[in-house]
Amino acid sequence: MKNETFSGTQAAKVVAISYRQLDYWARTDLVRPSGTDATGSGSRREYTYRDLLELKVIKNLLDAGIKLESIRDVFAYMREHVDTDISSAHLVISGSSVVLCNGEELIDVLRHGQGVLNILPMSGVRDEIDRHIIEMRPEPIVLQGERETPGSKAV
Amino acid sequence: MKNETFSGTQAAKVVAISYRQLDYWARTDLVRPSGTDATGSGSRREYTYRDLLELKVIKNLLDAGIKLESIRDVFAYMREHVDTDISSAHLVISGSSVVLCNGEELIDVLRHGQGVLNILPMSGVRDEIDRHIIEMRPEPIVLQGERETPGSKAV
DNA sequence: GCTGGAAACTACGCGGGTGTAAGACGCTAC
DNA sequence: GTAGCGTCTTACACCCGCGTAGTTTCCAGC
Repeated sequence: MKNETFSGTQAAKVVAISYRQLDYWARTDLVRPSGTDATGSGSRREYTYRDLLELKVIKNLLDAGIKLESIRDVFAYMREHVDTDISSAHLVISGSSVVLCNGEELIDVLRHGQGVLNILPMSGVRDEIDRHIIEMRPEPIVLQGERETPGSKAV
Repeated sequence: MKNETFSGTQAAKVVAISYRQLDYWARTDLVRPSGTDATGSGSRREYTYRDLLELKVIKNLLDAGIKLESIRDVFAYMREHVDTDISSAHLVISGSSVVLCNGEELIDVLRHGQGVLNILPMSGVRDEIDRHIIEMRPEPIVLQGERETPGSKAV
């Protein structure tokens, strides 16, 4: 599963965004495909599973009413400060700083927080993506002793 | 303090927004002055203290990265569903629903929340406004046994 | 080589939100 | 009545984000 990639169109579909949004976000450096970037008309972008997680986070934040401009700031911060896997328990955004918290830490943050907090539980993000990847795939062909992995280039 | 009102320019200053923003929000029905609305060029809007609280909430949410469009939805919802004073403990926005929570309720919401939450502690909002009202006033004249209230029309 | 499909690219338009500046108006003091 | 001040109104511009549609390019199959 680690090396599988998704085309731009597939990624947009899995994450439930328009291709236009995906393209715009890639062109404006919010999330560029970390597999292969576009090199011109007719070329192919290759998004990794991790890219999909990021895209889904963005989608969820947008749906929650957060401005894309703010999401850019959040991602910039995370790229500099947050090393761990973004699928940890809760993503907590306070101003332009971001932390990843488990349940107890989250309660602390709440007790001491002063401004507006944006809290995104990450637990469902991976599940959502996996579900859409499965939906996207044709009926799987049962191979001898091996199942095809989602997003395989054979799609 | 209940009947004091503020002009549009004063309100914008107290809340730390541009007059353009205030005007746009009034014209597009986000927060119209509940004292006196504008009736044409040269007329005077009169914002109440409660209007100022609402304006400040909007400002804080904008600063936290929430889209104005979403804030509109939030306010529409609150006007329909939330009767209590908006200066209660925490304003919790989940999708387009809004609840007001004290500390323990907030922890419950967190434990059971599924999507992105936006949480605005209201405790500082009133303080912030009061501070700016005081800053706006000229040096108070000590009257016999009575201090002038903030925002008095005599300003 | 040709065709068809997929995908990136380009262009234009629209709505939302806001900055800037000038004009119009109301009110008060002289 | 006039001047000055404060305030609302109007106009224009700009940026952002994204929808729509056409163009260009790549690739696989025949």
